[in-house]
Amino acid sequence: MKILDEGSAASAAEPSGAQRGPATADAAEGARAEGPAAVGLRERKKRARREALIDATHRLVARDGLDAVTVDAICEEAGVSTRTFFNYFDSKDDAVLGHAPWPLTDEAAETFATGGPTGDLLADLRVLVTHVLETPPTGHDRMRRGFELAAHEPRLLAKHIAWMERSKGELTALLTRRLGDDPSHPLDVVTTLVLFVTHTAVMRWDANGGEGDAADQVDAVIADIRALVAP
Amino acid sequence: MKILDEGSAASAAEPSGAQRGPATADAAEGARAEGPAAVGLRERKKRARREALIDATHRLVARDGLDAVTVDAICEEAGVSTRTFFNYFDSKDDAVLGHAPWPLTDEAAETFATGGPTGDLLADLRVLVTHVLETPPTGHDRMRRGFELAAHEPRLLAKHIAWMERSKGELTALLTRRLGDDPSHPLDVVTTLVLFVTHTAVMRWDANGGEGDAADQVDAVIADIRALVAP
DNA sequence: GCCCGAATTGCAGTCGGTGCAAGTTTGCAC
DNA sequence: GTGCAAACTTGCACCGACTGCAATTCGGGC
Repeated sequence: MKILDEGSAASAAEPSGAQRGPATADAAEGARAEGPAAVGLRERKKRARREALIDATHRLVARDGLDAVTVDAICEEAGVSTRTFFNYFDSKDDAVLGHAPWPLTDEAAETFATGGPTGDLLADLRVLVTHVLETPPTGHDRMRRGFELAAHEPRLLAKHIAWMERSKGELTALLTRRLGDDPSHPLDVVTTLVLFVTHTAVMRWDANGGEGDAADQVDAVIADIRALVAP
Repeated sequence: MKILDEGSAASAAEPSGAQRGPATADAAEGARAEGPAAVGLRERKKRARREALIDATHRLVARDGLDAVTVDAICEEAGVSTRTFFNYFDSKDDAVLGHAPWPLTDEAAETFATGGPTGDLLADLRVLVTHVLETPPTGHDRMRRGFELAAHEPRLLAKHIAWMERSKGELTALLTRRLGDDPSHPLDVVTTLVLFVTHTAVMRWDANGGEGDAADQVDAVIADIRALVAP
């Protein structure tokens, strides 16, 4: 986590100088400080490239708008071949959002599945969502800039929701382990509600200027739902 | 509404015989019965083509899967030019889902905006959602087949959610008129929750084999949310 | 230094989607 | 029914996203 935060602080703060030409040098430098002692050069370069691509995409999209930016342009900006771009992301949109498999395979997940930490379903879901929101795969600020841009591009919002939808399977598995076949909380409602709470929390966090943590909004959102739906 | 139901019953039940060649004749016939006495030929043809395209898409996608079906194939099946396809739909995906602007500009919307019918927010939302679910723009069965296919194609589900997201603006406008700036029910939560309830209700309805009306599920979903989120 | 596997790259090709400039068809008035 | 304007359809040329393949380069362990 710290790795990403540092990395992003270094290379993402502002477009630096490199407006033109290959930014390979910058990117490589951006990844100089790695966390877990011995991370191979290979791995560092990979991360650096990935972040360079995301940053390049953000820069161009912020300036020209999503549809006006071609993948070729992004690649030129980042100094890689078009083909390589698609080795990193499945689509142009994914690059804006920095989409990557979210690491839910934590002890947090395990704890939740086995009935912890409190034993109360809602409270534990809250913990789970909070935990997920606090450990993004790409670093807070890059994530935030992705959302910033997504807020103005409906298609991106859709992609993001679709991406969340995909993790529904994972969540369902977790819930099944925990709930067994307890019919009092149908899976479809629980999973979908979790997703929507998460989504709304992130959106509010972004709307508030990204201050603090997205997780801070979770409680407020739940409270609002409760108020609306109360008998 | 009855128009569409009749039309779909006639031409959509099964692929009939026309597996090959222009289905223009079939399509034209499918639209023979128009509701509001005098609907111009132009309008009838338009609807017929639209439905023919949706049906052709459904047929091919059901057989070969979304990605294996090209727009050209759909057009050949339906007997129109490729260019025409895109006069009717913005994308291949939209054709599967039969997406069209949803007519929310009813008295129902007006009633809701002005505080009716009951005066209780939740109850009135329920009425609104129910009303919307009972008057689909393309006919129940076509809608159902769209969902059927969407359930197996993640991308389609995403598109559908995105499409709902788009109507959020409309809903927000409605809510603003009704609520003014009542801070006790933040707009983002209300709109998102409405979408969520609608979506889940439709999914359940589909999972139950499409018996009855999607609206029937709305109450159950709300009850489940309440149970989950209760203090 | 040397070799293996991983990552990058160029290329050729498919498909989705759009703008434009003809045709055709429909609605309408006379 | 004739004629005209508006609405639709269609073919065509074109762009850009994305993929599979085969050649090449590059990092890491020996």
